[in-house]
Amino acid sequence: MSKENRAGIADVAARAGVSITTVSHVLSGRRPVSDKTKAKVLRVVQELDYRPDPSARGLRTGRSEAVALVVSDVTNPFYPQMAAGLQDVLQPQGFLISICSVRENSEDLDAALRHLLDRKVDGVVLASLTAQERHYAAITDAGASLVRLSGELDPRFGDIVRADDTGGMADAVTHVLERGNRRIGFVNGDPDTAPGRLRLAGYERALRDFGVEFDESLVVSGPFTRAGGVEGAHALLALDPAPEALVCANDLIAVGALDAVRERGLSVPRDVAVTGFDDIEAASLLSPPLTTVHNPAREIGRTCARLILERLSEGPAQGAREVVLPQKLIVREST
Amino acid sequence: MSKENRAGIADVAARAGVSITTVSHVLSGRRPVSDKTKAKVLRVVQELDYRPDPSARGLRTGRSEAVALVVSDVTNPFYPQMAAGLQDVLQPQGFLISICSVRENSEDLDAALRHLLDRKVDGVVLASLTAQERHYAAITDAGASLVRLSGELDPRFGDIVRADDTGGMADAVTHVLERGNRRIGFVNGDPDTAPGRLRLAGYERALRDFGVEFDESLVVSGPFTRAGGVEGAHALLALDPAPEALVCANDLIAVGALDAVRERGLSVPRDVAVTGFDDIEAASLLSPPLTTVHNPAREIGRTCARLILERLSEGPAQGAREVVLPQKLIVREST
DNA sequence: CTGTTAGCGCGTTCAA
DNA sequence: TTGAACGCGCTAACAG
Repeated sequence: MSKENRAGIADVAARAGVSITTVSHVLSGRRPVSDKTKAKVLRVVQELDYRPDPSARGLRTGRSEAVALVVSDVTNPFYPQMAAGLQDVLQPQGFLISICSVRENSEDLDAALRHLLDRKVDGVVLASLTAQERHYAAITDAGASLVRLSGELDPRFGDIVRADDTGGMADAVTHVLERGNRRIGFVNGDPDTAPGRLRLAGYERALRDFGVEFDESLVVSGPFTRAGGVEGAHALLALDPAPEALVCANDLIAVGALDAVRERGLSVPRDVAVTGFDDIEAASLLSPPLTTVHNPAREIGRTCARLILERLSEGPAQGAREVVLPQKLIVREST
Repeated sequence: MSKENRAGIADVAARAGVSITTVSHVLSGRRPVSDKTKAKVLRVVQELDYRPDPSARGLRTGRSEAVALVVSDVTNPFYPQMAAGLQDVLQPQGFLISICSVRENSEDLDAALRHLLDRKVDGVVLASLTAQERHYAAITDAGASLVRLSGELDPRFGDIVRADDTGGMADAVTHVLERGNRRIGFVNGDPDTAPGRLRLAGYERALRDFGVEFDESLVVSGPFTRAGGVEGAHALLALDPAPEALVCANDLIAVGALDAVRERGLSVPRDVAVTGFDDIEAASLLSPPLTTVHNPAREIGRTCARLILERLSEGPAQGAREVVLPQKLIVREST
């Protein structure tokens, strides 16, 4: 039984010959302490391996040095990547990161937020798609910093961090144009979703900037799935003349496009170039490895963390900020 | 400013006309309370939307209703899957799950565990490969439950949960045998690692059980990578007669094997069958979709959670348990 | 079956 | 520049 009771602030004070108050202030720096006693206290803190009890501190301060990441599905590889970014920044500062996966319905989210806010998390990164205003309000009302990954900017409801879907897609299309292709098909996902809309906009913008005229018949839509990609690609490849490249709205669609190209006995990239979007793990494992646009999930996580830290130190007085991070084109062998 | 102060236990007591103690015991059930007062208290709890403050409770009890998952790389898709399993079981019980990613060096792990134990986590699921005995001891000494994913069972150091690598590989080999193949190559990863050893054992066992004699020349080793798979597969396919199937020690190796088969102008599965192990996301996206063995990560997570809950309620008196979960063969189109 | 009381370990007034 | 003393909100002896 190694039951050696952990040292408390009182032990430190006694051993250093000062009051509890002084120890507290040495550690928090919230009031001047003479260099001499400060040194002595710090030495004793070392000797006793003293660390303040987070529960006791939380009880007094209402803070917890913890940040929560609320997602709709931990299993989506985007989120762990974000979590890694949060850790990069927050772990060294002594913050704890809790990941909270919530089914996409608002009662679950209500419950999860209650739990988290009861525990006095200092910040919440909200990646749940079904979040409502009342959820935002619950978080900020509880005094926690909020960062969202989508939605409208509102000074009451924290900051927003997101990636530049339009710009990323424009880069992909530009790349394909620079490879000499002009007749470029676009296999979109659901055009009523934000990614569908923004990525299509990127496609159009790149064509315009390159002086290539937009041809409506080269754009097809479907679900963001492999099957959607197969169908969309077949439709475009049946055109006469067939497109020289298929730009896909996500990697799953691109996988399907690859299937379709193969089914027609054509070769990638010789006969037709294919690009994806997202850079899922599989992208580099396909044959040929897929040229795609990498969603900077980790960098998004880091940015969220920094915004939270800023709010924590500057107080809640400032307005809302929106940070848009560039997507990065990854050129592999499918173009 | 919706600053309405949260209701405390005292408010509940006052409104219900009982003592604070009684409220506490109604909620904890740790001593009998008359049905009448119990009902009244519960009603007031509802009305005031009272929830005990976790910090205050933690300060008193030394517990936190939180469990930590310590991993070496959040980004490895196995861990989020495990985390989801933990959530499945722990979230409904009101537990918070913290994921903690630690670089594979022991000082980082020391620091992370200190933080977690300071916060009085009730349990730790330790998936870090470099954990030492002193880390196990730190956890159990702090009174937290420990579950590990590998290593030797030791009554002092909590329970172990893992998947049956040997059985899973035996299933894969048996499946290939049942398809009529007899000359089966095995592309292993590093045979000095636990997976390398256990999976090779599964290969040998399946052959033996099927009455096929083991042929050493059909086994090659290399790294657990795509490149390793390319090289190993080429070596085996150069044999005369060539193997009818390539069983690979993980999916990355299988991707490489697929490359090699293609490079030789052969077709999968017509000329040669290929299997993987792990069932990474990419497995189903390859062409052909890969037959592989699914690591029951989520079920592992659930099991860890259950073991922790059991220890929490039964006290630390019991001995250590080891739970081995079956791997599941996923038959796709590469066989 | 119920209430009174004493801390848990810290941060923070207030006083010196 | 320093201390003494109070209380954050709760649980667990210890009475009754």
